[in-house]
Amino acid sequence: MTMENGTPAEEADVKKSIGPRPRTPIRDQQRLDPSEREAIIAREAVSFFAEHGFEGQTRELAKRLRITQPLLYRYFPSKEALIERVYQEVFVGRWKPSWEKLIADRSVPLKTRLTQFYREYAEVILTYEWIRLFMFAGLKDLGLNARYLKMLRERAFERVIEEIRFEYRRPSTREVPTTVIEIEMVWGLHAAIFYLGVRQFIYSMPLEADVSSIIDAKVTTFLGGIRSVLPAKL
Amino acid sequence: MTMENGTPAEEADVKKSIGPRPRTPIRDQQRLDPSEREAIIAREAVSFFAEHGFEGQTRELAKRLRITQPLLYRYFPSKEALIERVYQEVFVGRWKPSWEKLIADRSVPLKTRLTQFYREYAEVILTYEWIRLFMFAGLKDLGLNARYLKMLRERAFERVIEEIRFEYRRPSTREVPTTVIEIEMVWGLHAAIFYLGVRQFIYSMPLEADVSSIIDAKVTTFLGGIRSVLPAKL
DNA sequence: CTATATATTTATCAATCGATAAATAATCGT
DNA sequence: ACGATTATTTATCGATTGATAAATATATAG
Repeated sequence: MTMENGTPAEEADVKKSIGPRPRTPIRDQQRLDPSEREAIIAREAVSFFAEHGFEGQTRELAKRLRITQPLLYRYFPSKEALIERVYQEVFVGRWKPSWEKLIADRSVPLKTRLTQFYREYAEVILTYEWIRLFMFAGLKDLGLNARYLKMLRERAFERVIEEIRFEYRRPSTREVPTTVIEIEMVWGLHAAIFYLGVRQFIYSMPLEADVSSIIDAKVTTFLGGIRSVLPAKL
Repeated sequence: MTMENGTPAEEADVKKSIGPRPRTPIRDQQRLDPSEREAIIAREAVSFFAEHGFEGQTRELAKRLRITQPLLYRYFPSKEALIERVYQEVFVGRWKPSWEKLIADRSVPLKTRLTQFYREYAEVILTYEWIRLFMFAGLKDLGLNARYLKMLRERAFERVIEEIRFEYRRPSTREVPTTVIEIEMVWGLHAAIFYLGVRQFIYSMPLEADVSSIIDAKVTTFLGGIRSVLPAKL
């Protein structure tokens, strides 16, 4: 399996007679545009490190890319830089700024907004790559996860609480800052969603129900629960 | 850092004059009983692999033990065997058979039993070592976690459901097997507890409340929720 | 006190890993 | 068609890693 070239000696000399500009690459695409090659490497690195962790070997990654290992270093100065790129690709690149507007769009009923947000968010993070990379990162160094969760709180969760406050005619978080119990309940909901991914992609325990239904139920329970811990009306 | 002997040249010749049988080891204890040495190695390995993951190097582990690296191989034939011992120590050794009796002890009110079980269980698994080792194991190979969760379901969770059925006068699980929705709710409670550990020991996010209070609240919510999904009375 | 047993260390191997430099080959402009 | 550019490969280095064998030191028996 590891020795295999993987290229059946079949298509090597089929089309080689004339040169009718065979734009479609017959064999492995060679000599790609640097930007294209870099993108391919980054994409495969996401998949690779999600599977093997950051201790995965550059040689094995190169093999999956059908390139040689030193070529990686033409596009990324070090393995660490490649990993940093993976972080960017997954944890930054997959965040949708539209979520921040969605949560605060008061032309839409609150529960609809939250359900939609958590559904879309779940669709992004409940993937093999996202969940495992996040866990690998957390076990390796503390910085990245803390940074991400801080961002998540600031961009999404604080807004969620602000909107719930508004819905139930409570003081804004600018007047009465988010309380511990409020943010704890938001973390709890996030935890429930995140754990769906851990079950699937770390424990290999398939989910019994579809994610959307689970999210809907969790959001409903959440809204019922957090209402009773909001600060008093003005 | 790697060249350092680590032993400040300070205590080397302090006590060496006469030999009044210094039973208390002055320097590092040397030449321990094999059983004692093995236990010490296993204990430190738990802590070490929990911190660094299973890719942690045997030389670094040996340094923490103040022994040389080849000595590890006198007590464990391979690194893999040492890791297997760590598994046994933590995931098997810390399981308390008394829990199985506790859950089924009908001389005690159900809620009391469940609260006590989940409190004790949480006390065991919500440690730096348990949580991180379980996560490292899950990311590495799928076998161990699946085995553990299967054991958890058989020895504890099936009993929990059986007792809840009995409490509310529903058919036994021997007559009406555990339903998907029932076991899902039990997993959900377990997930909530487990995530407390992930937050603390993987994300370094301290908990805002004490674990016991959280457990009590979760168990109460759980009992209220699962009641409505039990199979109908006979 | 001496000899035997063995816990521990020293020395070292072979494989692996990230990384670099030089050689090669494919593409493009002229 | 040809030379220049550069994407890619080949070859290799130095450090690290799990593991083994031989040497050493410590405890115990007789």
